Amino acid sequence: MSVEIKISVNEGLYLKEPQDTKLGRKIIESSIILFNQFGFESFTFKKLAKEINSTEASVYRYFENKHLLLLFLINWYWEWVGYHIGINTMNIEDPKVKLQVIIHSFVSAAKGNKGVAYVNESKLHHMVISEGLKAYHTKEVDKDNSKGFFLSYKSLVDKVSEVILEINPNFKYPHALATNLYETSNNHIYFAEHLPRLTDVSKEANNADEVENMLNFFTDKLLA
Amino acid sequence: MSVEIKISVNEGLYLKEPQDTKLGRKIIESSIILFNQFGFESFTFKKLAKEINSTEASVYRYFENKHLLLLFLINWYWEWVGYHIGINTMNIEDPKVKLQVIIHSFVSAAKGNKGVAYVNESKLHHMVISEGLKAYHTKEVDKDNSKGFFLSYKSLVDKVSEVILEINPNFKYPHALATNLYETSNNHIYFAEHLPRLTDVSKEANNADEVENMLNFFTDKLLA
DNA sequence: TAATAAAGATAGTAAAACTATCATAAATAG
DNA sequence: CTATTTATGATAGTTTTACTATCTTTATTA
Repeated sequence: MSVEIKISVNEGLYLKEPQDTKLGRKIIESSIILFNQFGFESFTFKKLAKEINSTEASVYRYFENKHLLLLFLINWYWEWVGYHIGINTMNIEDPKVKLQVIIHSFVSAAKGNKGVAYVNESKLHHMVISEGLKAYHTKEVDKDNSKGFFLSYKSLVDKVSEVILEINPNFKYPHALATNLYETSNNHIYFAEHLPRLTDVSKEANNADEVENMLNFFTDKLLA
Repeated sequence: MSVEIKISVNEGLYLKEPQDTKLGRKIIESSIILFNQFGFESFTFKKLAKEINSTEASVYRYFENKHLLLLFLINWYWEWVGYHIGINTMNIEDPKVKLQVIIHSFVSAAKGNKGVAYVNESKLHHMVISEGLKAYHTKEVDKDNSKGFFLSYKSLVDKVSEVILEINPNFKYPHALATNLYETSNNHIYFAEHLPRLTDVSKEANNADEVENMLNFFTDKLLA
């Protein structure tokens, strides 16, 4: 017996639900790989179509453009992280431990959590780390926001901020800290790999662990 | 009597020093405006050329492409902020006060500091807030890094981390905290404007002041 | 088996991101 | 103050991207 999970994202992000068809799932699977390989700027639907032995026109039947495809993938990631945080904190009483679990999820949710066949969560996280910011640093941010394309991020931040307030009900910046934990986590994994002088996390071995330690240290101090 | 300051940036960023010619200065001045107006993705050399009553070919004589133009502008910003931090902390003894000055510079360096005629520092900061990340979240980051295109950012972070260590010599993450002050500052000014649910900083009036208060609160706690 | 939906094949367009060449204007060196 | 170099303008052309359109073929499902 196996439990199939399906992550739902805002319907406005796609023209046709890609998770429901074979081609759609191939688009998801390969776009994660190609966003990693080429970066957002040099990623094209033509390259993607070639990779999946399909055509540009077919890809356009699922997503209006690569910006919406990126938004789809990052929303999927936000939903997926939120889902795992929910499961992994479910039976924990101590909010401090809950926050540790959350930080662990931000840093390496991809490890030790089963996902779906067509998403390599580890590669998706890697993609989110390097390209994710480009989903909300655009001229369309307000329009996209009004369509609800960032609700998954906000709801993730809300969940985390509630745990923060459980630890310290007087803390003045629960949302900002929650957002920071997510952003800082991704940033420093990226910096450790590409711009190590911008961080104290070493490039060696498990920089994810070091980022986790750092964020735990920060939150301990801030919420004391 | 006036003192002319000239900010120098890495020579590899341009084909011809734009600060030394009339057209070059117009390119700088107008590209800041157009990056703000169109965002990095929709900014083109054609639009820029039209704005300055010149031609695409002429713009290409100064910058190889818009990525390098963006890198030029953000390097100019890093150098300029670093320069002002140097001046404004020069006669301060207390490292805690120094860090407050640094945070103030990150949040609103553009206010109260005279600059050069062809750079609207306030608009440049606004551009850095929304587009700056795209200068180092690219597939070329390692190549660019090896050419020294991020040295100004690193040296800024180094300066700040020294002040952090003056406050608390045992602090384990001086570089990461320095980087975070810069990134968090920009992020939350952006979030307050576009995605307010991701922060606790209100959209109203002086969100810069609120970001400043938040960062001061964070550093106080972390370095105590 | 017919109808419908999904995907493939192909073609075409407008704009972006350049490169190249030649002419003209401006600065400066002798 | 002319000659020469340098900077800029004008124009044209190429390749790639980001689509849109249409028509055919292949799967599904009723």
